[in-house]
Amino acid sequence: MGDIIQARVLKGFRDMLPVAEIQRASLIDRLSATFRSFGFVPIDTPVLEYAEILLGKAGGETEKQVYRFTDSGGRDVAMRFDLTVPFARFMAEHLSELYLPFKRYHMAKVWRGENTQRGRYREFMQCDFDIVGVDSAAADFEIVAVMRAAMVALGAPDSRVHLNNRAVFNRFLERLGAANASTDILRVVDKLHKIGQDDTRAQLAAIAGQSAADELLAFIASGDDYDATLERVTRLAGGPGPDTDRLAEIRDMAVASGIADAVVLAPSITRGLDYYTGVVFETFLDALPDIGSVCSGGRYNDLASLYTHQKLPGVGASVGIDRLLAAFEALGRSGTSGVAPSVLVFNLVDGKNAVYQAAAAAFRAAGLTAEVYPERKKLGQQFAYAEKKGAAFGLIRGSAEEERGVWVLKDLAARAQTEYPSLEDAVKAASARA
RNA sequence: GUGGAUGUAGCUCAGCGGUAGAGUCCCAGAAUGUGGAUCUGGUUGUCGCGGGUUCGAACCCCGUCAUCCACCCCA
Repeated sequence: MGDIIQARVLKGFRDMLPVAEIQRASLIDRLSATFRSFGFVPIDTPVLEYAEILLGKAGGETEKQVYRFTDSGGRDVAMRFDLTVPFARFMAEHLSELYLPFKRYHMAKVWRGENTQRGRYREFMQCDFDIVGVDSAAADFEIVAVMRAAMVALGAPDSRVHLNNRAVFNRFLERLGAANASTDILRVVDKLHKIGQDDTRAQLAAIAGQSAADELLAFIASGDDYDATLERVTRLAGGPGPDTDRLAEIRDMAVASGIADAVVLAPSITRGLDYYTGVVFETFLDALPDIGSVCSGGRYNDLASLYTHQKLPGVGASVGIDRLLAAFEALGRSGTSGVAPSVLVFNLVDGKNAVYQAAAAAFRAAGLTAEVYPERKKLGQQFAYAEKKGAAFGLIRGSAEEERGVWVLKDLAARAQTEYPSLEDAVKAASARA
């Protein structure tokens, strides 16, 4: 025997075992249904792109994290690190074949070579949805509404969408005379919930001075309801404007749609990504805020300016289902698969495989999932298999049953079995209880 | 990328210089065509990996890989 290669996967990369993959697939299905219910349509793009396409406007951080190499044809290529940049290229390339406003969703893996942590991987899936070609409160709100619907559909109704408008913040910074330090300030402000009031004040004072720090803290304070917060930031920003009007409009639509309780106006949410220009959102789980935002996004002035002269304003967000799954696991909400086979047909007598396959087919024809144990084995072992697969029923038809002309259907969870005079009756009984 | 903690049986962990352990799980049998319980017996293992020190290393030292935590950034 020669040496074997050690089986292993790269840091930050993971195999998905059936239990985990079934759950992830289920989340993807539910997300897809949610997106479509709002009229979003799916697209896909290549994993690999020219590096200049993906890195065109990337800052230092992105450049350090991207997987980049020269392919065998000498091309400088990179793996996508998000779905937004490929989407921009996609829009520029296909604009003439599409229509505006264009609402798409895109669920696919992306890669970032950064350090790992719980819920942070080097290969993970993003589920993006955007509306491009329009700059309106209705579009902004629709993204919030989809975010909320998605969280409910994914089994995380105990979460809140935190909303802010960068334009209000920028106006406020102008008034403070601190606009030139906005990047540094935004970075500190964004960490408020993490480092606390005192550290935030100290760091802001170091950047903008003590009095500005106090005003900033007053601006980003949380805890008030939406209207009170909006009133406060409007005053501190120097009065009403299109930006605060937009936040009020979004509020009206949220109230009318019955999701206002799940939408919080949070002036400390700013988002590090510098391409956001208007509303920004993050979503936190009430039970596990520390894992970070599980659905984030915002409005950008121009999606594809790198690739086309056509101006494409847009708004969108991204669900991090890998992070959400990590959160569910940490919270012990690992959820049922929901797709276990309904019926396992036991394999008890040699030469009866045709009977067993016909029985499984009959269950499937009735809309149930069914499988035949693939070899004759001790009953106990077949039960153990049925249990591992989470089957609801076992169908037992051995020589004893054949002699007596009965079909035994066993409810595996209840450990109770019933005899039926025909296969049709057994199928009917299983269908009724499935 | 920087700093810290942790890697021992499938799982949860003990052992911290002198022949690898517990619980659980798993396998076989008691038991006959029924997986929950009981009893009996049994397998658990490159002690993450590679070097070094030592008569002797799971244990001490160095490196490396992975996980977790913080920073950074973000889903």
